[in-house]
Amino acid sequence: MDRTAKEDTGVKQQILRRIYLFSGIGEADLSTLARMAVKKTFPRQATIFSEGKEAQGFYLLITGQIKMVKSSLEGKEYIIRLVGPGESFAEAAVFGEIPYPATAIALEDCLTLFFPKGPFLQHLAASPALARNMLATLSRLMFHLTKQLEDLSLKEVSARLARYILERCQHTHGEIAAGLQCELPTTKTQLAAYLGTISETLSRTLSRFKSLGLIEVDKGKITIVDPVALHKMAQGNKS
Amino acid sequence: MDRTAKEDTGVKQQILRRIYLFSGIGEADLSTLARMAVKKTFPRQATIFSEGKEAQGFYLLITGQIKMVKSSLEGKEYIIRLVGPGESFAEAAVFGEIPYPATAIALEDCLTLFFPKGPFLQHLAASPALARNMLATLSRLMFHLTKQLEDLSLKEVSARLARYILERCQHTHGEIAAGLQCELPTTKTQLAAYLGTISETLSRTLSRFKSLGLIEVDKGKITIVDPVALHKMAQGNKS
DNA sequence: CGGCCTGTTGATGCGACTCAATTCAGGTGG
DNA sequence: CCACCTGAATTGAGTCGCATCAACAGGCCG
Repeated sequence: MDRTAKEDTGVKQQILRRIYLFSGIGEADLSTLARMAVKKTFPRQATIFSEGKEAQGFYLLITGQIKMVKSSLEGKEYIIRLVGPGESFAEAAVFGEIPYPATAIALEDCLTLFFPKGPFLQHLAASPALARNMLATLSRLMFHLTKQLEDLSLKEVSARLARYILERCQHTHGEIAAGLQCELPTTKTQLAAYLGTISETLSRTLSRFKSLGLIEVDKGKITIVDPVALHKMAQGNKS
Repeated sequence: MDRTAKEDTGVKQQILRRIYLFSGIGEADLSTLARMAVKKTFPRQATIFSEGKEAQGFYLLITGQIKMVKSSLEGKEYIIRLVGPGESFAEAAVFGEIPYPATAIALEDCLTLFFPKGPFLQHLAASPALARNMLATLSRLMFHLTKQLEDLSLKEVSARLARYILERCQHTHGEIAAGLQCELPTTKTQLAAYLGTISETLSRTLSRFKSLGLIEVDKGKITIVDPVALHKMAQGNKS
């Protein structure tokens, strides 16, 4: 019993070592963090936490994919963020004395590590490097949020989609060029919610891009045909 | 010369003591911060920094008001955030190795304290309390950004305006009730940009609210008449 | 007084959401 | 192995919110 717990902590420490958030953190600190981390699994479709609820701690996604959503009364939803393995989520709720700002839902079966608020904050005070990493993480999230605000307020759907495709390509291949292929996350309905629109509009926009010779669509994959025109499309604004 | 510099630092330290970001910070640390802070003034309409430029540090607004904006090619702009006295801005750019995410423009003559990136980061590593405050500040900003995203993606203009009025009232009087009055920031054109719309639409929406008996409008001031209906309006979504 | 900026009001057009019908793919059970 | 069911994707027609364009009124200042 005691021995398996110790082994378990060791495994968790191994995992933490590879996470960006904990880069540059000493082994002793990692060990402390590994001990406080609680393994939590969630099946597909499960709600991990709900908007407005008091924050108990934050999560680190190990495997699977989750979405953070805001939803309206009639069930329409906007996906604030898609979270992949190695990323943390709900960090902000831990520091600001604020409730969870959105609802987290598992898109696939997920394995997470949960860091309880109290112990984590206590440890944070003793680890400037961790605080620094956390600040960097939050800053980059904020940067992304402001980009989304810009998109929603100033750009139309076609520009948002074009930018998304380019970003996805950049993220996957490290460059943007004709012929490169990238795949869409989960379903198109999800992507539509992420782009702040609905599946019908996304479908129409994709087929318009196709007929304009910007992209090729095959199943869940998109091949870039005309990167230059796509880039110009991404700049376009509501004018 | 040396003496005036010392007095100057003392004055700055006095100021810092009252700022939320530095609450709970010891006098020695405050003194260090006061010494590194550079007084910078900006006339009305001045650009403090521009989106995309490399971040040199962040600012603390002492007097005046500034707006952080994203603008499109044709000159239409969206105000991400209005900053008042006592608030810091551009903090995130300092931690994330990212450029300034938006452009900062003075709406009035402004006095600011500028904290250069290097010295501030160095000091941050030695002050867990400061790091903690900074995390709390960023978290609350993020919370606000996600609310804005929700508004833009799921709500229509009338709901956004209703929520804004209620928030303003809450912020000014600490409660929401019929008869309470709150004032609008700068011009209505600015407010429109903050709500993600344009002045014409804002004007129409305000007069509709008035004819519905929700509010009274007088010059730059708004008086709440029907808080319940206003609250219901704020929930409304695009359906 | 004449310019300028802000705000208001009307007419028009466009983008995108809604609703509805249909097709398609995947998984299940008989 | 095929019929069936469910959820996703597509396509068309209609509607609506809101941006655009344009004209005009009021306040402020040189």
